[in-house]
Amino acid sequence: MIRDSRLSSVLHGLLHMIGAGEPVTSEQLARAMATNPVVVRRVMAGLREQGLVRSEKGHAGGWTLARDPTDITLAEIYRAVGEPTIVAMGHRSENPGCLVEQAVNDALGDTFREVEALFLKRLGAVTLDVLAKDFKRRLAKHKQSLEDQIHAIK
Amino acid sequence: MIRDSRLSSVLHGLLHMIGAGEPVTSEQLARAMATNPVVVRRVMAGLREQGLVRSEKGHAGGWTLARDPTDITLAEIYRAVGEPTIVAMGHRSENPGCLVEQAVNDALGDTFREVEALFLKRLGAVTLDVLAKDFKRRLAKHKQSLEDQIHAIK
DNA sequence: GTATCATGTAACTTCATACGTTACATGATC
DNA sequence: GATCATGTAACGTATGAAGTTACATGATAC
Repeated sequence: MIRDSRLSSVLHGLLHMIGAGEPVTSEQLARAMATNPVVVRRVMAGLREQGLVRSEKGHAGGWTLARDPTDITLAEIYRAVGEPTIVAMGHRSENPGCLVEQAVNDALGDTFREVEALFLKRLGAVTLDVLAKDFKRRLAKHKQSLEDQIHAIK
Repeated sequence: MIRDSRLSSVLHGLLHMIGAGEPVTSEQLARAMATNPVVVRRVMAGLREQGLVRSEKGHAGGWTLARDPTDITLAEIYRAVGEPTIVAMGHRSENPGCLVEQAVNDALGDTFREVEALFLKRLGAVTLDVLAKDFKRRLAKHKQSLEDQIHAIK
């Protein structure tokens, strides 16, 4: 099954925007995400409609975060990218007259709903800010590791 | 996103087999599931390899359950149909050098894994037998409802 | 023993949809 | 008005489940 990477993709872009401190162009985001500027605009358009980001045209234009990262949950971003399908499985038929199919759909449907609820709950518990801080930790660690290597050479 | 319906599909087939008490042909299963006999054989082949069902050729041939329904969990069936993708979302890249991508992948990856674990846990807690009993309850209720309608007419 | 019935399987088509790409319009800034 | 950026339509590409056709294999009935 092909997996939808819009959420992953847009989070990547948003973290880059937080790090930049100035408008980031679709071109720059596309390079960072190894994709196409049009794809970036397409997915960012959803975030703009929800008021999560702003876009400016012309010189020094590009994308900026419109709200405080401590206030944006991943759940909100998930909704803004169009609520992609969470569970990759489904029923054969949604309106079955067959009682066997009803029994199957009910049993699986309950599980699907539970799983989706857990997914949304977890996303709702994480803010963009948390991801940004995690990134900074990684960056600091990476820097330290490089410095250690330099010392080892001296 | 198109959803994989093999698990739903095969459960439907298995319940029909339990109800039948004699070998059920791919043709019959296909009719019940509104699909094609070849599709039925394809998905049932996985169950046969895991020893969950048997197939017989020739006259009075077809598919039969090979084990006690009280002993077969939905998790086992899920594995037998080839462990279809559970979460419909994924990362852009699995081996990122980019630290931003690592932070995103870790955060989302944890959630994905949690969700998958819950899914398997729920499937592991339900046996085929439970579904079959649920179906019988529905059948009895349906029958009662029809009888009530007959009485109302009299 | 052969006609029939059923599975086994390869090869192909179909379909949905995320993603990629091209092209051009619109608007902002220098 | 030249340039830079977004906005968007239109079309192409790739993937994988599902559907379909065709034929081989094996078991049973007669």
